[in-house]
Amino acid sequence: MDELFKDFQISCNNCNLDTICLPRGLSQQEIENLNSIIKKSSILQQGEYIYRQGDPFKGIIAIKSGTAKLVANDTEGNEHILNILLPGELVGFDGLNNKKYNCSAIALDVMTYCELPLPAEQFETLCQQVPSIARELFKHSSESICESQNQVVSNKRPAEEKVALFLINLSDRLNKRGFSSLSFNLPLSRQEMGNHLGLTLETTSRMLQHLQNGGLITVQRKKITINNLSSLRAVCSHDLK
Amino acid sequence: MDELFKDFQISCNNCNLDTICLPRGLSQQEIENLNSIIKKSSILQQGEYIYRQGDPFKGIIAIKSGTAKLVANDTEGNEHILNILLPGELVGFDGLNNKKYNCSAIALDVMTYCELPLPAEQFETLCQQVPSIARELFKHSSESICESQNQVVSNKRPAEEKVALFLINLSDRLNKRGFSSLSFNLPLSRQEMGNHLGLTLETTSRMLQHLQNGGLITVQRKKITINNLSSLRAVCSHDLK
DNA sequence: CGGCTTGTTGAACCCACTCAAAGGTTGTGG
DNA sequence: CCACAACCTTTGAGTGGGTTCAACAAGCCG
Repeated sequence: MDELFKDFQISCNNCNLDTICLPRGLSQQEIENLNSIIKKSSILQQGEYIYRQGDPFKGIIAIKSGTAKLVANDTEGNEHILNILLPGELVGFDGLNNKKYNCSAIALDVMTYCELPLPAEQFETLCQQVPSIARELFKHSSESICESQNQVVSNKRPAEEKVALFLINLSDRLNKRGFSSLSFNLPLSRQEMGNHLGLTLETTSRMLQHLQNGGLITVQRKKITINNLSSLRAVCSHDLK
Repeated sequence: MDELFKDFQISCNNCNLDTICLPRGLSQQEIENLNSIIKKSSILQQGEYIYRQGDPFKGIIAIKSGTAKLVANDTEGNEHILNILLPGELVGFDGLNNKKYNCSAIALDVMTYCELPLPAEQFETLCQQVPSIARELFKHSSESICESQNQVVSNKRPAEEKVALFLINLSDRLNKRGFSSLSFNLPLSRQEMGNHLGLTLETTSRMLQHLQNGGLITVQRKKITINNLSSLRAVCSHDLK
């Protein structure tokens, strides 16, 4: 299978994700320098790991195609799906702290990714060769932080709103990355979705059903169609008290 | 009041937080360069803002003494306490994304802080003058990410464990920063603590009471004494299912 | 088809919330 | 210094949203 992709060496220059992924905000010269550092397009099958919780930090990962999930295992061995990852998104910032990844990244379907190696001692070199990269990486890291913050806030809402917010967030992110934002396939099972939202799979199913009954969305197994995005947003605008 | 502190210009060199705050991991020369960039020790009274959600990003903040809370306001105006901030901890990474802060930082008592200005155009300059700073800032940013991730995981546990985990986390962080880790004052009211943990103030009060009845902690209003840290940790080690 | 996985639906239960009231603590003015 | 008010905390009783347990339907793949 790998042979198929061996010659498929898309560089950062001509990658279609250049405005949202790593090359974002870099000069042409910087992109070429970046290009020589990046490890390009590895391919994974569903269920395979990009990296595992506890693995020594190797670098920042850029999702190129397909989707992945970010999973943390707690001390009892329970899995917690922290987020799902879409093309153009970066992960691995959690690994810079203790030089090992704080959670695992697992392919949800056939997917490809690129890798920006960042060994501690090469940090300064990278900043010299690609001066803007530090700033851009910080922006991406900052995005991750904002995402988690919003997630913590969403966590306190009732089940229906959690589900609605999840769909809205997914829709927005797909939109930003040039995908269809009103009709898409959930990359997660009800079980996984419930896990991510802090609900049981039954509740998740019921809430999707309920949103469908209200005419806001159409659910066909994993395929979601948003019929009325503004009304869906309105679902999440009820005072908690 | 400010006059009292005007001459009290402690530099990063002789700050007692040098091993955990910004100067961590920097060379002597770098610390001196850093020192010339940093705005030192502003003082705030309880309730005053370090920065407000939506304010244009001005820089990374280092808590020097006292405590603060990180607060996000959702679209309905509800407050959500994302975290509390202890001396030596850095905040503001959430502001690098959209050049404005994603949440507010508010003093919980009389406190002081330093500021590392980081205008976009000066990023490269800073990286030149203090080559290790990018790496160290990323580590701190990474710490924030890991913290939020752990918080999301804790959020799914029952009320008693949430409270126990909060106390343990606080104890660990106090310990790492050289404070007493087994006896400390909660900087938050029950109301605020409940808000932070996604519980009501009544439940928070009850859970503290319950942990006290089990002999694990002693509660005297805001003063917490941990009588048995390992048993307290054990409270959080029950299978969810 | 038959076995298996995934998703839906129903009914009973329980943890945390809500509402309410009492007890403590702190601050202020007489 | 005491009295009173304002606020915070504790405690109790009832309610409800989401879970649990269980059965059934729908895809999927041999």
